[in-house]
Amino acid sequence: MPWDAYAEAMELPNGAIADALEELGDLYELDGAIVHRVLAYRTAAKTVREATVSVGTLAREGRAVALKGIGETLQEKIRALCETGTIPAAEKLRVKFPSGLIEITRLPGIGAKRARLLHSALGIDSPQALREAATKQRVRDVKGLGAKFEEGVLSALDLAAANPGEHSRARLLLPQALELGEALARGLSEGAGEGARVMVAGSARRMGDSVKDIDLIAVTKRPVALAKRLAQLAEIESVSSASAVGARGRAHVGVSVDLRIGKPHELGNLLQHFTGSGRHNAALRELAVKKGLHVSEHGVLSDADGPRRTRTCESEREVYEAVGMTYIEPELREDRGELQAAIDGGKGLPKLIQQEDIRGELHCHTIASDGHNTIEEMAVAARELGYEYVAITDHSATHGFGNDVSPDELRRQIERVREVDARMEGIAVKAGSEVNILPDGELDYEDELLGELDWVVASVHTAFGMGEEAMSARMIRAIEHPLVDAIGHPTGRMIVRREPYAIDLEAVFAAAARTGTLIEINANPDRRDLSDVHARNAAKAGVKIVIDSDAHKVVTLANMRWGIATARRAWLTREDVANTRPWEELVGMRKRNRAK
DNA sequence: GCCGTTTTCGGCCCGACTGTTTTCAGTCG
Repeated sequence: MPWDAYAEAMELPNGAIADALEELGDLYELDGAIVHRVLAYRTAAKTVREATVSVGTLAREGRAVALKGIGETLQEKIRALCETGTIPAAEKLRVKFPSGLIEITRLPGIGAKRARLLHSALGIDSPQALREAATKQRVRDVKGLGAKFEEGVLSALDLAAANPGEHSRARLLLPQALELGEALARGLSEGAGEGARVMVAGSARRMGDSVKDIDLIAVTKRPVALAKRLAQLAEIESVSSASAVGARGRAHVGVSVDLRIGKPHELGNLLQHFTGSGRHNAALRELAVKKGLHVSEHGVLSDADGPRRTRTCESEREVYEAVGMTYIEPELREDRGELQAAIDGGKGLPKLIQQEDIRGELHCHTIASDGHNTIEEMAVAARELGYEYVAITDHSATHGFGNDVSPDELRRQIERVREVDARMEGIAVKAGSEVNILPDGELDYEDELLGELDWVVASVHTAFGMGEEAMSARMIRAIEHPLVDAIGHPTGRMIVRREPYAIDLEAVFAAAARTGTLIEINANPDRRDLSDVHARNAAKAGVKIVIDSDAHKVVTLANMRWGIATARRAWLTREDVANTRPWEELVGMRKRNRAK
């Protein structure tokens, strides 16, 4: 394909549009725009980043205004960006504010106002220029700034220089974040006295993919002693402040730790506030204001009662009920429609899937490929988790990482599975495979062999960079294969480490819904693929989901937990997930049986 | 710039901390 045609066929990625909107928001902020306008750009950027369809295409068709936070103005700007590669307003502002100035606003303690002040007073236009001015002690002479600020600037610059690439700032995957948070909570609880409680809040409690800060809340009658204890914990590197209301520090793994302390009767308010998300809380407060209520970490204030009558809540449920809502599970608190759903008796809220709903594991590996345990060991472990069935799905012939399983080897593996199944009590062991989807969409076993299997997962493991159109066609071809039961880790992303490959998920979901092919939430905490947002869209499109651990040894069968977390964040119920069903019912859902 | 069971115009959350101030602005979560 000639480049022009190629470029025309490709739409600007949502991530690039979101970056451009964020930059424009930053520029407007430097230009002194009111905060709400700046916020509008940031909200829109987040919406675009989370969108599962091409926002560029939507904007061209005039449908982007249906997205939350995007109106006519932003739609027009997105359209200009897609068609010309730039937004005129951004071009104009870039002349006024060099990109180095935006970099400066990333430093802690410096926002748009101070950056603009430094720019106008001292002509500072980059971190380098800022360092020079601060070193020469010229910053302290600017009206409104001082010596302390100047020192802070230098140490912030040093810190940024010591950790090049601000994006590499430590983020913990959820399991490590929860482990750290729970260890800290235990450490703080010990000896904290009767009635004291310490809990993990923040994005770790919401079970997000990764976590930037550990948020802890505590209620106790001896707050100062508890705050001081933070510095003594083995996981803590340093503590910058500690008082009766909380403490802040840094863990050795490089994430900051924020502890807030309150009184036992306000536990609900504290926990609700510090669980967030920030956007959920902001939206909650906005809705509350319309009813004359003011929500904060200290309680709920009513205009009717006057300013001195703050109502405190011991439980989060009371907080939500105080503003006329039903309780909202932490996993849903992302301002993705949960607040509206919680009004009106909570009829719009889903009954979220739970770990206990899962009846079987449908994707795991053994020593036949790159796993560490035998069929029997995996089956025993699955039975101990309370499962009714487990499908052994080793990699296929061309995998290339572990031991490839040749067709003859797969036939022997099927026999071994049958043999284990025959003597195993309490769990059904099924013969399966995780078959490669080759670049052309073909599978690497013959249909005749695939037909002997009880369960077929098809996954992409190679040629990630082939482009959206080809990758989508490749995936859809596998989805249309009559013997493919499920698609494994559909986007190939690795949280923090690797972006998903380019793929038209809308088309993929439509094909899966049409053919009755299941789509996986891979529960490996590195993957969690589909993501929460994608899984929700898949279910909305009528796709049935399967949650798999992709375990390579017995202990990682427990990774199912992280897949459940993603499913809950995706608003999924037991009905949305296929492996909440007994094996017989699950088999009836497979397309090879549906077709008959 | 967005948005509407109070509005198509005029609203648009809440509080802590810090440093610079003589009562507050800026930043952060």
